[in-house]
Amino acid sequence: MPSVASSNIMDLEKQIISTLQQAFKELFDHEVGESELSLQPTRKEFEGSYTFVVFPYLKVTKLNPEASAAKLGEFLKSNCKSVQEFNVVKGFLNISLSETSWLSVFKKLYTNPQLGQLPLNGKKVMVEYSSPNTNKPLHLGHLRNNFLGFSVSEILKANGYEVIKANLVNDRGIHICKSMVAYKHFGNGETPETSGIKGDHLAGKYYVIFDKEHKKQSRELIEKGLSEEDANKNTPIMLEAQEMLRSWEAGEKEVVDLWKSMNSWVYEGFNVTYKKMGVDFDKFYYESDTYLLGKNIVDEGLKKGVFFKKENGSIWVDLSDEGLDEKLVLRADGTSVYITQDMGTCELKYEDFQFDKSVYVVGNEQDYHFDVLFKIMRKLGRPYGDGLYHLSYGMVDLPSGKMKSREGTVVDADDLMQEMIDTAASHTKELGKIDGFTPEQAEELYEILGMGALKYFLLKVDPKKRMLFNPQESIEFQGNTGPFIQYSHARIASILRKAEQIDINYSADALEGLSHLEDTERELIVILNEFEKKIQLAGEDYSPSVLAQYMFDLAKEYNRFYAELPIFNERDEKVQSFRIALSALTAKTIRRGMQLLGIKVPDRM
RNA sequence: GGUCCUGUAGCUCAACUGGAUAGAGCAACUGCCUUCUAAGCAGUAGGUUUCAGGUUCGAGCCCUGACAGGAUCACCA
Repeated sequence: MPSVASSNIMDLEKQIISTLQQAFKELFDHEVGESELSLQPTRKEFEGSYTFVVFPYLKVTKLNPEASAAKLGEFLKSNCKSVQEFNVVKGFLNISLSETSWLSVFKKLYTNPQLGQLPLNGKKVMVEYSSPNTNKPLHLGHLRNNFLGFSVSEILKANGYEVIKANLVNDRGIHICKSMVAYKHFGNGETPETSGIKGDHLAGKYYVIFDKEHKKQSRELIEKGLSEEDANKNTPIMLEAQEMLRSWEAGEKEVVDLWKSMNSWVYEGFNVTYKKMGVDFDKFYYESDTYLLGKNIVDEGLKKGVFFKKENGSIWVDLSDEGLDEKLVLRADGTSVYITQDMGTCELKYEDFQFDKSVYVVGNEQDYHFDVLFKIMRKLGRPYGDGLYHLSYGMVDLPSGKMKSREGTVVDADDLMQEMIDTAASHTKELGKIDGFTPEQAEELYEILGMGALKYFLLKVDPKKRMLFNPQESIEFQGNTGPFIQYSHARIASILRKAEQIDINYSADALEGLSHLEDTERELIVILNEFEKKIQLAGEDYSPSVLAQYMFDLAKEYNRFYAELPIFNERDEKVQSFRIALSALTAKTIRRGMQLLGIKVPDRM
């Protein structure tokens, strides 16, 4: 039984729940499991902080909803120290906690050196994200992927996992050879240095050139009487690309050298982009190393009877008992398909890191692929089988619909980030808020704001939903945006500077003896107290949007507090110190929460 | 055609996993800078949650069936 009133809210909630269990036992002679009982936040329009819904228990109480709630409320009030008052509306029992409970919650949070970091759980998780192709630069879709992957990684760390961020680079294959062939014919030996073009964009340029040339040749073949399909397969440049792929696989020096140098340009370009994005990786895998993996797993599957061989020698898995169909895992000629390679890489990752979970941040167009992959690994009895998870996210659409490189509607990642930063710059200058900034500080601020706006915009939406990005209108700096939250932080930083300056003590000790809370102050504590829960939820759902939404709610609540209550004009010193401390905790929570989203917060803006 | 995902205010998104009168932001309108940053705060208006049934004390959420949008169903990756 809870004898000591704990100041931790998890305990506070537990305390109420366990008292409720006790109540059911003593009042109604009924045992209820702890997990069956749950509290929810009381809706704004009612008095109280937590609400218990009694409808499900009417059979047990054998009373009407109001009477049931009232009886439970009375019991809580007299048996649970923190419960000060209650009211009943229909079947809803609204519970008010004493101000001292809230103050002790505040103090606990305020003095927590590990705010926003749950204890280590001893588990390891790999998060694979980004995974670019090396034939063209990153675009808007990649931004969602990278921001998601990075944020999910940070969130999992905050949940106590050891996290390995992995990037599986698609650096080989026919699409790479297309860029190479085009470069060979039309490149005239240009390099990023001679052309002044960023490496990844330079490779992308030749990928586009390939496409143009291929189309041109295709048209010529069609004029000569070939069908469209045959023409597309047989243009000289396409045949050459395929031949180049074979040479590459055979390790022909000239081809491999070209491949190496073009890829190195691309990596240089990517590094710049990744740095701007603020993402990083602990481990790189390259498909050029892994594309032959997986055949041993195919053998194993055959032996175990999980796979079977068809007459022509191709190898298949039958997943019809799992609601899918048959799927090829190895071609008749013994060469790999995509999934062969992925089985091998999956196993390699496990050999390297022995993770408990492995998350793949990959777009939802590959739902089926990962469904198959994971089912296969489970059928093979892999110990990590149940820990495999596809974080499937929706496409980012433009007002004109899908991004199409052929129609030139692809929004380039580098361009977009720069546009955001430029917009932030002009907006900030307009507001005239950078007095006293050095040019370097101003530049840094623009980047923080522009990237903050962009990241928040892409992360606030539930990952699995497709989303619309309107370059003209989508990114705002007001309302439910990154800069709004950043602004809230800057405001507090300003308050704290002033508090330091006039030497106000707002340490936890200075708050002893405080006994009254304004509604806004209590609301703010209630929200601050949800931080840990939101981190957990975001981790369980692999969903930064949970946290993003929370950051907005917190900032909004703080701004209300800021507008309603005076701080430096407050006469009561204890109250003044408390409001500064409350502000400081809010700033700390915002900073930490935004960090988990990969977003920086400024001290001035 | 089969399978999967999505459908909520004019627009972009929420809704704590089945709870109270469905909430925010943008856009529109009305107030608030002689006081800690107005990138802010308060307020007005905006809804048959695509439609039709069903399950139950109670449904935006679960089930069935339509309708609409998207993805996927290659010896491509």
